Parts: sequence; structure tokens; C-alpha cells
Amino acid sequence: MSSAIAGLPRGARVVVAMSGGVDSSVTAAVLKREGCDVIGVTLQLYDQGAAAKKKGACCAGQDIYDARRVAAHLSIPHYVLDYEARFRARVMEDFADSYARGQTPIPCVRCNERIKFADLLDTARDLGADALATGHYVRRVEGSDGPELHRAADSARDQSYFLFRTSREQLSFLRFPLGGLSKDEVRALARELDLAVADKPDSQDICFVTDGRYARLVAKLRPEAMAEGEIVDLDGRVLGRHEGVIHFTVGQRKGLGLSGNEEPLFVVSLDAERARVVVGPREALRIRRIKLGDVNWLMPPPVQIDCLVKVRSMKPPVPARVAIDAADHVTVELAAAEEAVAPGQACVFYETQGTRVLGGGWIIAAEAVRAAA
RNA sequence: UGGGGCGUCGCCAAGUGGUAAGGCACCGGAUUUUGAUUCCGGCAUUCGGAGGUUCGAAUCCUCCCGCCCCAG
Repeated sequence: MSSAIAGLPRGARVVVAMSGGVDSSVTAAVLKREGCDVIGVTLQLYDQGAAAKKKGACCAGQDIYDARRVAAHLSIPHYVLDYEARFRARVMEDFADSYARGQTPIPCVRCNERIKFADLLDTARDLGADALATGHYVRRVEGSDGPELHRAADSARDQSYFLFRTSREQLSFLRFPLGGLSKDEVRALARELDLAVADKPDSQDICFVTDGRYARLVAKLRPEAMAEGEIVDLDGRVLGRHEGVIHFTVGQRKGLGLSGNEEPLFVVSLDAERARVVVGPREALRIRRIKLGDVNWLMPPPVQIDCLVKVRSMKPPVPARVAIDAADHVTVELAAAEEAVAPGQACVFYETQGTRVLGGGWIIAAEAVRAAA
């Protein structure tokens, strides 16, 4: 039996979340080939009209059609579920609220947490499934103490960062057949299995932002958060004006429009209350200590643990010490400074030796190497 | 309308006779299932204007225009 369906009986019923892309299509095809009773489900998450034209989107328009085509090719049942209302309520609204607070949201995490591994998972159970499978590049390993979440074999493709909210209970019902494969292998499989989407481009960017201007969506959902204000330096000197904190994120360089400086200026922090964007030199971006909120543990919560952490998806994990104090506050002390740690983003913990995801939390605040240096 | 200084890309700024550095900003692309970062590429046939000297000027000369400072 392959690891793709580990722990499942022969002929198990598996619901596959099919986005219409290569990964989830291969996921469905592989499970089918292994003899599972596969049911394809595609979620319609937002307005099809606008998204249909966008390249690299998912879960709307052309992609739903693609998913249906693949399902037909595989001779598996396929359902399209209208999740627009709940996606808007639990992902898009949260996205807008986060920016309105001066933070930087990760809608993909919310979507996994609140849509795919929530309602879709329930739906899978209702369909009598033994498991829900997705095309995420992440591994589920059966440990001595229950299922564990691990980084993907292809570290360049690893998506564990986006799945840190996953509970152990959800994990017991989930399967990630692609976790041990590289993207090249998945594409090769797609061709081998004669899937029409084999050469479809990877999805990228925020799926529900179709014109590349996420600020327009925030403006529409939270018009009251559009206050313009001052751009100030670390000493509070006014350097210019901006059209709303929602246009910025910590670490951002472009779009400030501040010229005449010897070195570029970066957004150091955002103050939504006062509609202020604080900027400083690159050195001011260096962070050593991070406060987390709403931490999800995928192991028994320790008092303190030395591990590796990621504060963004695309960089390798770095050494840190995670500690929980008496008041249950979780603090991360980085062994070496990381740049541009943005509140609203996630900090995910990994075991030092190995690939296991230990947990993770939302970044509430970040402390510079030297306060206001 | 006495004296002094200055005017080079949107901003800052090199260049003082040999045929316009660089930084910031901006634009485009690459990378990316978040936002950023990063990387690559683009960005003054022209140096406040008009004449002149010279084989050749942003660089020298003349006049004009505009700023700034000091003195009135």
C-alpha cells in the first residue's frame, strides 16, 4: 500500500479537493489508480466572471471546468459546491479586516483552516468518505502518538507554512499524496496519466484578487479603513503622505514615493489607529523577538523548546527558541535576526532534526534587534 | 538691479574642454498558492535660455531668465 492512502482500507472512499490545477488533478488520479473510491469536489469560492480571465487563478470559472474535465477523464463522480458566501465571510472579510488593522493577512491559511479543512472536511464525512485528500505539498506521517504533519520532500515546494492551523483531529482525516514528490514528478505523472491540465501554469498570488490590486478589494469591503495619513521616520519626522495603511506591509520598499535618499527606505511598522506608516533603513527591519497569538500545537505544548521557525513561506526555517510563559503567552526568540517580520503573518515551528511541523501561531508583534535603532 | 553663490533625469548628485557616473523614486519582467523582500531590465542625444570661441563644451566667453544669501 502506498503512503498516499496510508492507514486506509483497500477501496476506501476518498474525497479529493480538486481546484482544477495540476496538483489536485494528479492527487485524484493517483488515488483512483491505487483503487480508491474517489469523489472529486470543487469549491466555487468567488465570482467566476472576473476570475475566469485571470491566469494562474483557481477555484472559479475555467478551473471548475478543468476539474470537471479531469474528473470525467478519470471516471469519478464530481461535485461543484457553491462556497462563495462562506469564503467571503471567513476568508475575504478577514483579509480586509487584517489590512484595516495595519496587519498583513495570509488568506491561504484562512482558506485551509476555515474552508477546506472545515466545511469541506465535514462534507467529505457526509459523503461517507474515509478521508479528504488535497494536492498540498506536505506530508502526513503516522507517528507513534498519532498523525504528524511534515514538510514536503521537495523543500522548494513545501506548503506546510500554509497549513500550520491544521489540528491533529483534522490531520487524522486528511491525506496529502503529493507530499513525497517533486513538482517535476507531479507534472510527469500528469502527462503519464494523460491529464489535460498537465502543462497548466502554477497558480500564484491571491486567488480572489484578480487585478493584482488587493487594495481595491479592501477598499470595497472596508471603506472606513481608507484614511490617508503621514509617512514618518523612526524619530517621528514627517517625510511624506500616503493614501492608507492598507497599501503597505512591513518590509515593503516600493510605493512609498520617498526620493532623494542615499539608501532605500522600508516600512518598519504600521499604525492603523493614527493612519501612520513608519519607515526606516533596512537595518531597522531586523527582528529578534516575536510575540505570537492563537498558537496551534501539533505536539504536547512545551514550556520551552529549541526548534526551527519560519516567519514566511519562501525561506528555509531558522533556529529559534519558543517559550510559553505563565500567562500562556508564546514568545519566539530568534537565534539570528530575521528581516521584516510582519504582524498578521504566521510563525511556524519545525523540529530541528527532521521535517516535522510542531505548531505555529500568528505574529502579533515583532521586536527589533535594537528598539528603534 | 551693491556684493556673493547657484541653476545637470521626478528628487539628490558626479562631472571644470573630449563627446552625460551613481543613489533614491518610478515603470516593466522574473521568482512566489499570502504580503513583502530579492533579482533582471528600462529610465537626460542632453546639462536654465540664446549666442560665441573650439576639430570638439555641461564644462571657456557674452547676454538674458530664475532662485538663494549678505548688505541695504
